[in-house]
Order: sequence, then structure tokens, then C-alpha cells
Amino acid sequence: MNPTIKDIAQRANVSYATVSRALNNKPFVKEATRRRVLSLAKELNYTPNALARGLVKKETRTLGLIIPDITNPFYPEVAQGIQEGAGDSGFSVFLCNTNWDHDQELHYLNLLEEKRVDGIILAPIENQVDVVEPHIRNRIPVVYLDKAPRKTRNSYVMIDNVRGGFLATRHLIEQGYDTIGFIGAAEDSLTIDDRLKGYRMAMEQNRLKVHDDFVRFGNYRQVTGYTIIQSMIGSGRYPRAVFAENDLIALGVMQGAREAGLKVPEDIAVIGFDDIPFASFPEVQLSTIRQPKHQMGRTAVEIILQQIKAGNGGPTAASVKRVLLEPELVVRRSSRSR
Amino acid sequence: MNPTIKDIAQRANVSYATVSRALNNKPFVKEATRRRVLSLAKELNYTPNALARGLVKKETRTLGLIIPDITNPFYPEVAQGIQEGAGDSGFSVFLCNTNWDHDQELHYLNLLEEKRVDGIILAPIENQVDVVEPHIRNRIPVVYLDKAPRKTRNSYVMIDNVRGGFLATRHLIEQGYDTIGFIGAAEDSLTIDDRLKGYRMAMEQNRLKVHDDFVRFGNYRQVTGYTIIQSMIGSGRYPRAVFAENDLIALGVMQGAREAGLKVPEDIAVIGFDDIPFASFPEVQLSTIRQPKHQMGRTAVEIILQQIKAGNGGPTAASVKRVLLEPELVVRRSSRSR
DNA sequence: GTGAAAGCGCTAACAG
DNA sequence: CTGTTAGCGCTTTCAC
Repeated sequence: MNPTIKDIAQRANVSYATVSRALNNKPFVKEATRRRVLSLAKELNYTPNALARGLVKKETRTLGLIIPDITNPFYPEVAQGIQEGAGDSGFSVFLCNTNWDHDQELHYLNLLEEKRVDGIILAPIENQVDVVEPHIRNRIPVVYLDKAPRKTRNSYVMIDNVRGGFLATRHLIEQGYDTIGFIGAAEDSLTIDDRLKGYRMAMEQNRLKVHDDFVRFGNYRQVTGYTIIQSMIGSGRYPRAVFAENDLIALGVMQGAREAGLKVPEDIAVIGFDDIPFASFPEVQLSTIRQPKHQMGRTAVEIILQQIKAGNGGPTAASVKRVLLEPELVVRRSSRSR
Repeated sequence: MNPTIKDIAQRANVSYATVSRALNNKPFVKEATRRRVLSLAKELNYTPNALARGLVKKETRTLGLIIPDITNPFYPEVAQGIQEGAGDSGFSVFLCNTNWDHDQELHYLNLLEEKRVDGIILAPIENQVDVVEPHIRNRIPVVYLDKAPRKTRNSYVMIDNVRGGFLATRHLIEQGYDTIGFIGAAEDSLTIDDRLKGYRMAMEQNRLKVHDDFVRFGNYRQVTGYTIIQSMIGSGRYPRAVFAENDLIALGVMQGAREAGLKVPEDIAVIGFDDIPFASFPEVQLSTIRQPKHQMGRTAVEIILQQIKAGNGGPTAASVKRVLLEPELVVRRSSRSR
């Protein structure tokens, strides 16, 4: 059995309240007593019980992080930023992976609540309509990451997706491409809506026509880009350039195009979104819109910690923070016309 | 404040023990009472307190997972397997990322102990000498993943690294290469020791000389392969083929070689280890030794759950399981001589 | 400085 | 079937 403060107290001939004080560096403990307790604790191999402590203090110094897909290279970098930021403030992080499954998302939301985490950082699966918020019972502060329900009352950090979509498309236009396609994940996605909006804005500004055939949707994985571009090419009509909603899809597009005998960027240009590590690999050289992933994570932590400190669980006018990070255009070979 | 079973009990006019029974689907509760309790619970938005429950039951149905680097594409896939396996048995997973920092590793080990997780799956940083085991106080079952201290008393799951190193090297030899280099991470690594052993075995069996200059070490990241190969090339003497200890390093080698004007595989062949998703990307086509990452994760969970069920915390002859998974040679363009 | 005692929210005997 | 009671290990008043 694990030793408890009572075991220490007994051996130290003090009450266990004193042991608690000594262990927690509280004032009003004689230095000698403190030392005795500390050495005894070490000797007995004492490890405090976070459950018991959490129960009485009503805080666990733990954050929950829910992400949809840990194998998408975008998230690990964000998660790293979060863990670092949390660690700096003595918080640890419960990482939950939903695998794009909405039930899983709900399940984890619930679980984190049961575990009484002090705050939740949620990178939600798509949801225009907010199915999540009713489940967050306003007891635990939540900050959305990467995307957020359209009119949420909670805090969020994400990239300016309209701007990102605009930058990507304008860049392709400036390179001289005039038929530009868009390939995204789920059609009802907030993120994609915005990126698409940016795309349309840029097209419109330059009086370019958006061909509905060239605006297509699938899921978040590489295979989406691969199949869609191949079907376009197979049909004989395909755009001269493609703006893919994320780098994984963009890589799929490159792969599909190349297998169909097209050259990138000579026959078809491609730009992605995220700037995952492999986009910069010399034989990939994928142009993209960079997201400050690490910073996104750290910002999310800052916000949530602030909200935790403010107490009062649910979002209040004072504590809610909405942060839009700036996207950055990164031009590589996949979209350079010369 | 969160409602508790007492709040429910009061409203339902039963004792709170009855509420507990009803909520936990224990027998001997009148169906009507149970229904009343359940509906009240929903109405009050009751969420059980896992801390309180854990405190009395002395189990948290939570696993801890410690990995060195979440941004290395190898780990997310393993982690996914673990989460799935755990989820199937109603366990959740605390994912901790040490960032190759030994102090972090110790810190998390401690933290997980404080949180009273039921078991720990540990993909340790390198350590010949076992600095970790003294910290695992034999109260919580541990299973090592990916690598394990040489003569640990605990369970582990990993790949047969000697075999993997052998397969990789033999393949290069069969392709006709005779000067073959090895680039690995930390020199005192168990994993690398074994892969290197396999490499030496294959070389020896074929009466090939191992040039010490061609056996070099760095860290686990891409940059290692990049710098080492460039320095070799710069010095004028470099091997005709390289066996890199992991895919990331191998990618660095490809990159470095290409930037130095060499063609892969025509001028220099490369094979990696792991089979991360990007190894199969058409413009990468990296040959490699595949690790069954998902299965590795699931196996680790199976073992740990078994050990948890067996109780008795520390490793016992009966519960300890050592599993060596089979590596698989995957030949792609980067190592094909014709 | 230190001890005694209450209580965090829940489970698990033990009675009835 | 249900209530009573005793903790789980810890923090936190309130006395002394």
C-alpha cells in the first residue's frame, strides 16, 4: 500500500495536519519539523495522492485537450505548444484523440468533466450547429482551437482562414494561373467555408470565374486530394492550379497528378494550407499557407489559464478572448510558374 | 457548484447510497427508484466525480503514456493504437510528451503516479543503465514500448531490432552495394545497439568491411542525417549506401545527398526504419523497415491491462510479458539499384 | 507552531 | 430492496 501523510505523521510524532503543511511549504512550521517530515517522506517513498488533493481543493491543475486526429502532422505541433505552455504553469495535459468521430468527442468531453480537469482546449470536429456547447455545462472553462462554432460564447484561437484562403488564391493568380480549383474536406466545415470565402474573394477581385466542377470536397486525408484530382484529370477537364484546404490533401493532389502523368507545377500548380514539416522536404516543395502552430497552442493555454484564474467557470464578457492569428504565405516550387 | 449524489438523494427521497447503487447499475434497486434517480440525475445535469470515485475504489481506469516526441510520425500511430485499445476496455489515456528530456520523463512518471493511473506505458528515452526503474516504485504496473532497459524486470513490446537491422543491411548488400554506412541517433541507445548489431551481422556474413568512418551518430531528427551525410560527402569519402536508424534521419540523408548533387539511389542508396507515412510518398519512395506501429500500441495495452487485472503492482513472473514484433522489409526506389 | 476535527464526493460493508 | 456508517487521503478552519 502507498504510504500516506498519516504514516509520516505517526513516525514523525506530529499530527498529520502538520505533515500536510510541511509538505506544502506552508508557513508556521518549525524548520526542524519540516526537515524531519521531508526526510521521512523521502524515506517512505511517499507520493501525494492527487485524487484526494483534487477532491478537497476542487482543482486538479490538469487541462484536457481534444483533437480530431493525432496522425495529422498539424496537431502534434500544436499539442507540443500546449504541453509546454501548460507545463510552464505547473499544469499537465490530458490528450484525447477523437479520430474524427463525433461520439468520441462527446465521450471525451464528458470524461474530462468527470475527471474534473480545470479547463478544456477543444479542436472540434466540424460543426456549424453547435452540438458541443450544450455538453459543456459551463462549469469548466473551454477554449476552442483551430476552429469554433460560428457564434460561440466561448473563447477561441485560430487562424484568419478567410485571409489565408485569399493569400493562397491571390498568389496563384499572380503566378498567372486563371483556372483555379479548390479541394477541401467536409463541405459543411467552418474552416473550409472561410478558406473558400477567401478563395472566392480573390477570384472575384480578379474577375476570374469559379468553376463549380473545380470546387470539390472529401475528407481531411491525403486520399481525398488523390482521388479528386485523378477523377478530374480522368474526365479530361481539370484546373491549371489547385488550392487544397490542407497540406495532406495537397500532397494527395500532387501524388495523383503525377501518377496521371502531369508535372507539378508545370502542368498543374498546387498550394496547400498548414505548412506541415514535410511540405518543405526538397522533393516535395509544397507551397502553403503557414499556421503558427506552436504559438496557437501557447495562446490557447494562456487564455484558458486566465479563464481558470478568473474562476466563474462559464464564459463571461471579461474573460472571453477571441484571437485570430495571421497566416503567412510560403512559396515553394509546387506553385512557381517560372 | 456541481450537483452530487446527495443532491439527487434528497430530491428522490432516498439515501445517497441508493443513488450510488442506481447510478452504477448495481442489483437490488427497485426499478422505479432507479428510474427516478436516473431521470433526476439527468435533470440536474449530474456528472460523477472521478476523483472521489478513484479515491475510494483505488482505481482510476486511466493509463499513462509517456513518449519522447509526438512530432515524430512514428509515435502518433502507436498512440492511436493505444488509445483505441484502452478505449475498448473503458480506459482513457494520459498522453505525456517528454521532448527527449530526461527530467521531463521523470517528472511525468511522478505525475502519473500522483494521479494514480492504473498503469503506465513508457516509450523511454535512451538509457542503458536504468535510471527509470527506481522511480517506478513497483506500485504501478509498467510496460515498456519501443525500447526497454537491457535487463528490465518489467514487460515490454518492441520490434526485433537486430532482425530489422539485419534485413535492411542484407537488402542493401543484395542490391550490390558493398560500402554501407550506418547513421543513428545517440550512440548509447539500446535500439541502435541492436540495429547496429544486425547491421554488423549482415556485413560480416558477407565478408564486408565496416568502415568506422561510415558509422556515425547524432540525434533522432532529420537534421542528423542531413549534416552527417553532407560532412561525409564534403570530406570526399562516403559510402555507396546508407542504413539510417529511422526514417526521419533517412529523409535527412536523402535531402543532404541531393543538395550535394548526388542522386538517390543512383549515386547513393538509402534505407530507413519505421515506415512513417511519408516514406511512401511518390517523390520520396524511401525503402525502410516497417514497424507494426498500431499493433505495437494495442499489444502494449493488452499486456498492461492484464497486469492491472492481475493486481499486485510490481512485475511477477506470471504477469511479465516480453513481446518482440517482427519487422518487415519494404523496398522502394531509394534503395533499388536497377 | 501544532493538533483536532470537519468535510470534499463517493463506494462498500453491514444492518435491517 | 434500502438506510447507516465508515472510510479513501488530503486540506483547511478553529482552537490551544
